[in-house]
Amino acid sequence: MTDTRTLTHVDTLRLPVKQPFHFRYTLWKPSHFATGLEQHSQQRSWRTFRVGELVCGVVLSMDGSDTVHIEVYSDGPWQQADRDRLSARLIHSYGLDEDLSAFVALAEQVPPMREPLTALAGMRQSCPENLFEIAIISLLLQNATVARTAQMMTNLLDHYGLIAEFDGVRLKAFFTPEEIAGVDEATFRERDRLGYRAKYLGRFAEFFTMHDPDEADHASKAELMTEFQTIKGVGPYTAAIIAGHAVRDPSALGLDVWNRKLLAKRLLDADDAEAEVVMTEMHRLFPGYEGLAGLYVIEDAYRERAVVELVQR
DNA sequence: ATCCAGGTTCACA
DNA sequence: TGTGAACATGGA
Repeated sequence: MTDTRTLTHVDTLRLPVKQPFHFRYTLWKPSHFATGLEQHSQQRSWRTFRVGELVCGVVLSMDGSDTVHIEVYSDGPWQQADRDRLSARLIHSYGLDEDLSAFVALAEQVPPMREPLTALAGMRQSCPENLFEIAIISLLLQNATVARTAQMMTNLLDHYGLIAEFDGVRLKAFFTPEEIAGVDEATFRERDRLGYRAKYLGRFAEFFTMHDPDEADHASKAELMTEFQTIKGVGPYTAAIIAGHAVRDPSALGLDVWNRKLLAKRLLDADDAEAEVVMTEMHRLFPGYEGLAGLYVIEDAYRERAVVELVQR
């Protein structure tokens, strides 16, 4: 059924990180739902990536306190260009070279942030997904429970993605825009149970076939948000997820009913509040870092009860 | 059964 | 510019 690739060891990378760096909470987010694309233990993380034509599997761990050690597995010939591309992707995905000090200085002034800042010190945004992949995930999150989002995600990955085996783990890997370009709306609807979202997936594939999803360089963040929202199915929320996660704009915050309630509780001492009220408060407290601040609040809320627990090993 | 999920589009004031 | 319905599906 699903294409299974056995990956072989092709490289070892050592990437420096800017301090402070919290390895565990950067690569593994307690609030993230299960996708099968990654796995984490206390000391190690496994994850798949599509790098050009290749399927990659990586095993990440810390080498001392300021170097991330990465064993790389692949299903084909590995060239210097692939090494460079994967290195850049990893540094970007986990913000290894980012400086958090300005955000921390700001957040330290906000009492409800004290606990998250202490518990998660050195945590960065994580987004191993590229623009296309994160766009799909946020599309599936729209107006659906997480259980249903996970179900749709499973369907898509099982039907169009593949399985990668490496270092004793078996993980799913994403499909590329080209790989779903020929799938019609009815198939997404009936076979993958996407409901009304079925009509948007083709638009996404089309857009990212024209715009390389690994290319996150754009003139301005505002321009990018506007450009993404020209894709049918991408509204303010999805565009903000893309900007905040894949483009790593620390000010981008996509409010949904889930984080809106969480932020209202933590920052306004209310069970819920109008989106505009929450957003205004985020702007007031964390100008320029609304999204990153939201991330700290959310992950802290899930710290004691992670959606996907760590595995042994 | 009815409501509503980690929203967006489209029609119509 | 601003509101309200419709959109698929499945669990509570």
